[in-house]
Amino acid sequence: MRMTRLVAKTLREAPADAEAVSHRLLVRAGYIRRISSGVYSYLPLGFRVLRKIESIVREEFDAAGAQELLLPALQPIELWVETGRTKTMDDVLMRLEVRGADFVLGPTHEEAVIATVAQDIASYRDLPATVYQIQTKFRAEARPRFGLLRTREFIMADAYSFDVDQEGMRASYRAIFDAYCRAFDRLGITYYPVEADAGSIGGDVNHEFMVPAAIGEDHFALCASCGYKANIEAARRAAPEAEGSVAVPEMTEISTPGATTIDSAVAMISKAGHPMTSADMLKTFVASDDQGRLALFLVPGDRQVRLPHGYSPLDGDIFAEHPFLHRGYVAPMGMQARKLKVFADHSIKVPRGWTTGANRPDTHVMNALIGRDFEVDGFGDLVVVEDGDACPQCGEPLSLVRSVEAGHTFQLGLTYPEKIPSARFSAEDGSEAMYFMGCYGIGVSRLPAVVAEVTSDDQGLNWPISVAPFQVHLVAISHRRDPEVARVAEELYSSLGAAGIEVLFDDRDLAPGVKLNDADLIGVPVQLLIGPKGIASGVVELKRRDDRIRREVAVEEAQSATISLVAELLAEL
RNA sequence: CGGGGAGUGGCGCAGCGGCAGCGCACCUGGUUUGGGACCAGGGGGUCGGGGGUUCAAAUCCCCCCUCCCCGACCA
Repeated sequence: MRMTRLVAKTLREAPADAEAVSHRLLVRAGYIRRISSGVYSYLPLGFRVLRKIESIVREEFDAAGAQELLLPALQPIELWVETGRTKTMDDVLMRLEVRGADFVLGPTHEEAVIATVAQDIASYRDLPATVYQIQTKFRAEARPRFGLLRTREFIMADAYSFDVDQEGMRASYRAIFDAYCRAFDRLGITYYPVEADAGSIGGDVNHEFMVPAAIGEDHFALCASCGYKANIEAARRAAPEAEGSVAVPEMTEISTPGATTIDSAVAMISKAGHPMTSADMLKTFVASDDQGRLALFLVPGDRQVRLPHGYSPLDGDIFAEHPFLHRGYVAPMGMQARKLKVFADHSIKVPRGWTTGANRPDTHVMNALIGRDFEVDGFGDLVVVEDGDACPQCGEPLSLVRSVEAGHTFQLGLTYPEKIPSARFSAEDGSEAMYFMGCYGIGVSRLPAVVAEVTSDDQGLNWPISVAPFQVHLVAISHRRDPEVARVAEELYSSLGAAGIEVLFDDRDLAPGVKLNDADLIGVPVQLLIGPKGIASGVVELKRRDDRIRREVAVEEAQSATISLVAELLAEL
């Protein structure tokens, strides 16, 4: 590709609204253009990167035995009503009405894939089967940000597996999981498959593929010692040892007018002559399940609550319906009599006196003891893990890693077939059965930004050769004035092209500094510089973008040296 | 959805009652040519939209829209 023909212009300045490094660089280097909030076009350079990523994913999915198909982006809303996801995914669904009929623009395709294969997967003989697509998806993202990292329209490679039983599902899951690992390996970036929370998609076992990056909006817990990895939503910590019994004085009340937060209660009680910290408080969190049943969750006052699946925090209005719940002064004492279940984090087992609410306004109690002053119906992992918590597997300290979610794999099981009557097959014994599903997604259009985030430097982009828009950036310096430079450059351009190398040829009539800076900005992994200085002594310069070191090569050897450098980079991945 | 901020040429910005400007980019001619050159000339803007105040509005007032940041939310 000749840059005089390339539809792209490099910008000296990024748009003021571009925050993320990847966003700024992709715009400045001429890869993408913003059309609306969270909506981007791919210029030829950006599209080539996208295609490379798609190809890698396609090859690995194909190798895992999955079959590519294409599902509609435009879906009748009935499909979504059937699974109840018009409600559970209401906040992200893009709906539209066309001639009186209601549609959604698909944010994901579980419903659509089942509707599609219903008649084609009808017998145990048709199973197992895995299909996938590379498709544009839509989400009414509340706040698009960071360029390609969080958008309203995005491209995803999503796969769906169907199996006769759970064991089969596990095997299909493993096959796609392995395909994911191979695909991420080929992208040349560091990633971690971590245990994750299922979120609104439902299902059981699942993993997120996390790429550590400064811009990441997610965190996962990592144990450097044993390798335990889990998303912050799913991470657990080792429960502290529960010691034997200790003598705890009788529970006493203390007046705390207006102290409805942990911090204000701690301050007020300390000031009243009982020095304490938030770790001495028992935080009592009220939540309701999807049927509106209330439950209490107890965690130490210095920790954030991690509610189990299906529970959501009680909002203010609902609080008002339960006069025995005094906001800021809720405590577990006597709650079983109110028909509320009380769940506690493992750390609450430790016998000690807690300071907590008194279930009366403006009053706290001190020395509340588990088993004496309040009862717990069940223990669980109810706190959000923090840096330094003990690993649940080996006890060594965990660290939290900031990262971007680049892929997600789910074992859905029967979640969808249970809601969709057509999701059935005839089993070997002639009975009707539901198939076990898995679903898998890779954020294809997010990946150029993820790769850019972790590979770029202060000079610009720096692509791994597997996803770079071109393999070689041929820069001709002063070729309009030096016919010999022009001749050598043209010759190399065609001979490298003939050898199957993808070459971007900077044949623009610009100052050398501009062209060299642009080459670094655009980030093609191999640069081949042809200039009058070198040509005068029969050499050209070969440069790796990642180390920016130039190596002189005789003109006659330029082609073979370039080809072997490309091969070397390909082999490094 | 709550809080804050911004909309002036493709991008970055100045102007804040009196002729719409600057840098980059773009076009023409010339000079220049190894890490973001120079000279001369040129094209391009209903100043986000609507209404109002005023002799006069990019500028003041009201309404709306869009965008960005923080938070909430997050297949």
